[in-house]
Parts: sequence; structure tokens; C-alpha cells
Amino acid sequence: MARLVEFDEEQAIQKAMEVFWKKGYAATSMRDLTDAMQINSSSLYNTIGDKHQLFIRCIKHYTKMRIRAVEQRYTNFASPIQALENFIKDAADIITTEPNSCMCVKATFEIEGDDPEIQVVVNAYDDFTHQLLKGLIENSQSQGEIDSSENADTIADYLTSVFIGWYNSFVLHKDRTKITNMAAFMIRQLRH
Amino acid sequence: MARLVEFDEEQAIQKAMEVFWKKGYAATSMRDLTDAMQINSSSLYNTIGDKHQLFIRCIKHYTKMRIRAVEQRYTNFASPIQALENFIKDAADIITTEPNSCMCVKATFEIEGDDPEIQVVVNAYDDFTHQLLKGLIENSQSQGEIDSSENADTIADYLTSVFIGWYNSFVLHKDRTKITNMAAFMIRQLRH
DNA sequence: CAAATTTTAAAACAAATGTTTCAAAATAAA
DNA sequence: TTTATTTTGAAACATTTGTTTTAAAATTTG
Repeated sequence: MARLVEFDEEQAIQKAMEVFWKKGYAATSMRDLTDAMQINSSSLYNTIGDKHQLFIRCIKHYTKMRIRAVEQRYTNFASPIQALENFIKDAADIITTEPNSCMCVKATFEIEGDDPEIQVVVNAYDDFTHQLLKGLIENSQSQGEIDSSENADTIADYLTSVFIGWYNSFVLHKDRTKITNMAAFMIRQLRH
Repeated sequence: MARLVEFDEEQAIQKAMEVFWKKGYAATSMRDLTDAMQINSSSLYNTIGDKHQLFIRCIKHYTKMRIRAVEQRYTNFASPIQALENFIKDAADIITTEPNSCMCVKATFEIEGDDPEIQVVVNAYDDFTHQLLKGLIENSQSQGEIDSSENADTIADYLTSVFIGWYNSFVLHKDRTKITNMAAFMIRQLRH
């Protein structure tokens, strides 16, 4: 055998992710990345690969983080409608607190379907959220908290759409009240 | 005086806009632009300016087109709630028909508040839509078609958010039915 | 320790980037 | 028609881009 890899790959991916997350794919240069990761480009190409492969690793890392956080928070909740309301409030909170919009949303609008590999990762994340919301909606429906005549898939899609719009709103207006007002309105509408 | 400008500036801006709209700001090169515009870069710099100034012209052109189309369609409508429902259906239609997502949405997520000049243009467009929707909502409220206890600004923000989410959904799933289902659900919710 | 093998750092790479230069072409006014 | 002024096309510009090369450093195994 021979020399070992010096840098911590997880840590390096995390740093690269932060740069991609902020600047987007095209606007990020390899120098930006190696500076943040604190490794030489030869090491990067040697272990992870080129810019595109690095991005894939980063966005996978992002979605994994996100999914883990949600899984921790939404196991064993009091009632499904309570969980749902909390999810909505959490979304409002994350959107108005974090420095950047969702990395998947940014990537989706930047790539616009022209990169199947990225799309697979984003779709998997989207699907995870969708299934979680759908489950909460269905349970709320069977407990009579949400109109059972409405399709749970459609409502789940709908909620996701609203959240993505909130990211946009917050970039444009930086107005937390706008978001919390919409969140409250949305909850009222759902319970009708 | 002296030699006149040969190319049609409006036409050239239109062509440049199409490229920026599709590829985004960072991923578009000056060669991409001059190829599409069919002019030499010296002419471009001589008349319009650099890449950034050209982008501003393009996104202004985009919003002007959009605003004009909406103004034509939404003057003198039968009833405000009818106009509102039509607006929602039109949004669903545009989103599932056009080859790219809204140029303003793409620019917002790409730039993320780091470019005040772009932001001003996008905000003006957002404000136009907001005022139009707000007016329709207020009129629907006074006619008893929408709950008057809800704030019209919040509902207008909310509708805009949903539309933006639809763009995202359509990039990910290319499923028109998802969008029309959400549109129908949204209209039902609003009329409660 | 010596051999084998891999990672690293620094430099180099060609290609692409946004922008400018400059002479030739074009035209309105004198 | 000449003069003055501007636009154009082609080439050139310096940087920056993503990526590779090369030799030295490092470490496990024999």
C-alpha cells in the first residue's frame, strides 16, 4: 500500500456544498471550491472527480442533511394535523432564517431539466417530502381535520408549491411577516 | 453626422433575452449572445454595453412583454372572481406550455439578492402582479365571493407563491395534470 | 530499511471568458 | 465631393476557466 488521503472528505464536501449552495453551479469556479475545501485540485480530481461529480456529491449531502433533520423532528407527533401545522411553521422558519434558498430549488431553476443526474437527486428529495406530507394529510383526513373529498397527493403537491414560492418571496422582500401571514392563512384554509 | 446603427436593437434584445431566459445569467457567454443576436461584440458594447447591462435590458424586455399581455387580458372582466379564476387557469397554462420557467423567478434564485439592479426590475414586476391580484381579491371580497376577514395582501402574496411553486413542480415532473389539479383545488379553497 | 504505491503541491495546460483595439466601411452634413 | 463622425468586422487582449502533469512527499507492506 501507500500514502493515505490527508483531508477529511466529509468536511471538504460540506465546504464545497456551502459554496455551491450560495453561488449556484455555473457561477462557482474550481478555485472557489478548492479554496473553501482547502485542498489542491489534484487531490480533488484524484478522490472525488470533476466539477460535476463534486456537485452531485454536494447536493446529495444537502438532501441527506435535510431528510435527516425532518426524520428526527417528525417521528411520533401528537396528532397528524398538529404535525402538519408544525411542518408549515418550520418551513416558514427555515425559509426566513437561512442565508440561502433551498439548494434543490436553486439547482432546479438553474438546470431546468438539462441534467438528468442532478434531477434524480432533486426528485428523490421531492418525493421524500411528498410522501411525508401525503401521509400526514391522509391521517388528518381520516381524523376529520381536513376535507376527505380532496386528493391527498394534490394537497401535498400544493403545500410544496407554496413553500417554494415563499423562498422566492423572501429573496425579493426579506419580509418575515409576509411569510408568517401566509403560513397562518394556509393553515386556516386547510382546516376548512 | 455619420454611419447609422445597422441592426434592429429590439430584435437583438429579443434574441439575447431568449438565450438568457433559457440558460441563466452565469451560464450564458458573450459568444452565445452575439451569435444569437447576429451582431459583432464591438457593436454590442458600442450600443448596449456589457453583459450585465444587456441582461438588464433583456429582463426589462421580458417583464414589459409579460405586463402587456396581462393588461390586455385583464381589463373589463365580467366579475372579479371570474377574472381571478381565469388568472389562475392562465398561470397553469403558461407554466405547462412555455419551454422555460419564468425568467424573473430564475433570475431571483440565481442572483439571490446580490444584484440590486436586477432586483429592482424583478420587484417592479412582482409588484405589478401583486397589485392586480390584490384588486381582484378585494373586489371579490366585497361581492362576498371570498372571505372578507382575510387580508387581501396576504392572499395575493399567497397566490403568487403557489404559481412560483408550480414552475418548480413542472420542471421536476413535467406533469400538467398535477398543475391543473392544484389549480382546481386552489379555486375551491378560495371560494370557501 | 527498502520497495512499492499513492497523495500531494505547484506549475502548467489549452480553451473559454468578457472586453477592447483598430482599421476599414458607411453615411449625414458642409 | 469632401469632411467629419460613427459603426462595423476581425483580430487581439489579458484573465479566468476546468483540468492535467510532474516530481517530491508520505506511508504501508515485505
